[in-house]
Amino acid sequence: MEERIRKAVGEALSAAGAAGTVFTVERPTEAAHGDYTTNAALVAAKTLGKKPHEVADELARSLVDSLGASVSHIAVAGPGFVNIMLAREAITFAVAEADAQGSEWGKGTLSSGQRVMVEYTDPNPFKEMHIGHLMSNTIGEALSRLIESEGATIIRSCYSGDIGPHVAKALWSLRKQGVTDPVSATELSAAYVAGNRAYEDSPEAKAEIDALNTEVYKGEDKALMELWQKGREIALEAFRGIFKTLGTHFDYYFFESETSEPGMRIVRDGVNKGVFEESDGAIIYRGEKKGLHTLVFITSRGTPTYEAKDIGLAFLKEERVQTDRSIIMTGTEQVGHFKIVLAALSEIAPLLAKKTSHVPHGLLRLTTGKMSSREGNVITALELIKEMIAKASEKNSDPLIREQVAIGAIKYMVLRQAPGSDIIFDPEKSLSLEGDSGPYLQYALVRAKSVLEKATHDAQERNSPNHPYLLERVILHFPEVAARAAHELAPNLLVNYLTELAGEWNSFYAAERIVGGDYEAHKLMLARAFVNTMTNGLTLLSIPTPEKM
RNA sequence: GCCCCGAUAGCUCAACGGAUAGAGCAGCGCUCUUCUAAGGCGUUGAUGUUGGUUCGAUUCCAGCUCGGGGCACCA
Repeated sequence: MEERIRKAVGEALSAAGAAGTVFTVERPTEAAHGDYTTNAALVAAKTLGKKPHEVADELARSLVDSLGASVSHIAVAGPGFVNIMLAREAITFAVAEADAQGSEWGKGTLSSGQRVMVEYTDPNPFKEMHIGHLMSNTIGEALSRLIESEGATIIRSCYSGDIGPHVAKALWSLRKQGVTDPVSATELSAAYVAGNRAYEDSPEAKAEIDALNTEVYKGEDKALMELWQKGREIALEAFRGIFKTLGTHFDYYFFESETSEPGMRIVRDGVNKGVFEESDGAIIYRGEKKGLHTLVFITSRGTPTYEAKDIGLAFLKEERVQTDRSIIMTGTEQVGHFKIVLAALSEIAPLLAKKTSHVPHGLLRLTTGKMSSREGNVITALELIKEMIAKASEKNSDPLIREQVAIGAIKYMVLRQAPGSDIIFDPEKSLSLEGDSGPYLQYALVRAKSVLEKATHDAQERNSPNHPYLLERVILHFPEVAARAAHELAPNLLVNYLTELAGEWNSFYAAERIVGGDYEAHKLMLARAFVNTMTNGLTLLSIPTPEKM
């Protein structure tokens, strides 16, 4: 419908001599202003040299003709908005579509045929997977699903730092304790914390750990590599368990241990081409030539930094799977890093750099103080999930539902805000089960499903009320919202919409008798349309959809 | 010091340059003999500061104040 209106407005403007005007067609903030509104007259008035109201009046007349029976009323309002009220039949038709299309309802074609790689979560073995990773995973999974729903094939990938100083610290500490068979991820991360403390407190330990780091890169010490392998596998197994709980399945796993070699090779190659240069024994990229700053790619000890590994990773991804577009999600603190890496990459492989983009997400910041995995005072992903399950248990005894509610509450909290902004996380208050929250959406859905279960007999009355319910007029916008959220990489747009939708359903539910009430068949269709919209919307966000609560 | 990001109600967040700046939490008052009260209805309360651009600015631009992040061998 939005497309139809956009087209009609565009044609009317062309006819009036204002082709190429950039205008919006959107849902008005106030339902009283109609189902769609356009600012086209306001914008075009200037180029046409007429008063906004004159242009608006002409546009309104033109739209009455071109939109015909879909529209019940078109009005000029305010400074010159043209407000469009849909006809009862058009609204009923949209709701019927929402009902009939089932899980297809809301899908679009914005990214049809594209192959898009999305890299997210990126936890590091030998460290804890903490709530920051939870945030990356939640946003990354939602974006993946949103783009997927617009017709793209998504290749989910996860990149882990299984080599480097943090690993050396953990291995050093394990060796000191004489551990040859680590058993748990917790044990590994404790070793990392201990190793890190020693690294900072003792110069001898620092020297040993640096040497150990180089040794792991060489990979010649058999016993050491065996310990590394074992630890790595335990950590990854733990990650896979959490991914499953969160509803993510990665198609590709990449590791720093495999990006180091190609990264170093490509960077060294780049020295000959004049992209990189040597300085104090290190190999660096002079970002100043592009308004950035200098960064070390290969250290003077001959080990690659994160930067060189990211260059290697870009090539490795390209080698393993063909894509049209490649998205890397990390925290905002890395925007500078990626600007430089992508600048360097554009000098080596312009096409690869062009299709790669860095999408930063905000950080989870605790109200209770700094969180640092070096200090070991992080809230781990598992702890948070467990805590939320405990909270959900006060209201429900079913273990499956408890987990669905807990995961829903966490994901909602992360997704409700603009993805680039930090979350001020108060463990006491942020994870609410009431008000604007994951469970609020889930609860509305569950109540609608429950109503439909009660409707066992065939409804007799087939009429629909002349005046459409607000709920119907919200439902019909779902495909537009999903498309916009995908296009803008902004899941929060969908979250806001679903929250409003749930509220509208709850009001409808409180005010109207559905089973056995007036217009029963129409209301039941509306309930099914709501269930489809909410189910599909929550699924796009990877928020679980419980059957009962 | 340089660069990037942010500042909206007591708190946590919305508002693609548009109409009376929306929610939730917290507070107050109602509401379960009625399809699930994790709900519904009502109510109090806000654009850091100084200018500029515009018919119109929370939104764009500049200065200031305050906060967060980054700035050569961590990731």
